[in-house]
Amino acid sequence: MEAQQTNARPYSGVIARLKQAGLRPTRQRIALAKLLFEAENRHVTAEELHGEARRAGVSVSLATVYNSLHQFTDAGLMREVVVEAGKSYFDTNTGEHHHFFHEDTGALEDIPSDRINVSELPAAPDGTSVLRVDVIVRVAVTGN
Amino acid sequence: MEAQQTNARPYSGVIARLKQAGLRPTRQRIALAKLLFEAENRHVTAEELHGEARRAGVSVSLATVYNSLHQFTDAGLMREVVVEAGKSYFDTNTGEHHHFFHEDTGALEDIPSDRINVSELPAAPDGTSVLRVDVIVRVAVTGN
DNA sequence: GCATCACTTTTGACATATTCCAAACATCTG
DNA sequence: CAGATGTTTGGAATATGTCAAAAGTGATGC
Repeated sequence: MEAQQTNARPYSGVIARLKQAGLRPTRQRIALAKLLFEAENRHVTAEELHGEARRAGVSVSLATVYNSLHQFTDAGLMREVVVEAGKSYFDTNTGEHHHFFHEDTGALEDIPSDRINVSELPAAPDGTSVLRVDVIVRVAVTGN
Repeated sequence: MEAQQTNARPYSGVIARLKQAGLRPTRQRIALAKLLFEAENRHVTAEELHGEARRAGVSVSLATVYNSLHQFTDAGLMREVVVEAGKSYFDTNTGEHHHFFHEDTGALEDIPSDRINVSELPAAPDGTSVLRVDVIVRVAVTGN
């Protein structure tokens, strides 16, 4: 047998990850987690992931895909990026970083955090604390 | 007659503003523009504005409110801020500035641009140019 | 002034994205 | 394996976006 890049450790890695996050490793969550975390830096919408799962022969409802993505996000396994009203991406890169959003194509692209600098942040209001700072750089093909 | 703070120049200001933007000053647009621009720095959702307009006795459909808000935005009279999937605010402050978003209450608060500094922006990819940089600082009441 | 016309706007109805809900089902523990 | 608890699901609800038809608007000619 040759070493298999993609499918090497069938389930264990993903299962451990789910358990650590306090999520039961159900069939659906395992399948979705495999699709998401066995590649690097994925940017997917719920619809896209739902399609991928179905194509991979996993029976899962769209509602469950939304639930799972939010649970993964709450658990810190991924991050939600809202780019327009009615369109969010889920990003498997949980490190400090920001995004380019291509208004024409709808594509999302990472900006490593060392390529951007946000300073002089004002203090959070009253009794609040900062959860996160999102920077979205909106770009479009130059009209020429 | 005493000077009236709120209702001083009944329509002219708003009408001029619409015309300058290349928008016909229709009843609906005038009413919405009055609600929006005769106060300072408003952050409204389409639903909220629709409610205000109806309460003020203006007959206008929700679709028209959305259209108008988008037209005002395209004309540079206001700005759209998307904070969560399925929720946008429209902001009458068109100057350079950013936002605090209170995850608990859903409230939006301005951060003047001189209170924040984004530097070392990487160049926009390939043939694209930067349309805008949005910074959203997400805060929540500290758990204690 | 006011009737007419070309053009723009408004609207209701439908389309899409996301969330909510309660019932059916799967998973873990002992 | 049974019970307790957490999960999944389809269907309905909410938020937003789109479209063609109907109505309104400003300009023109009289």
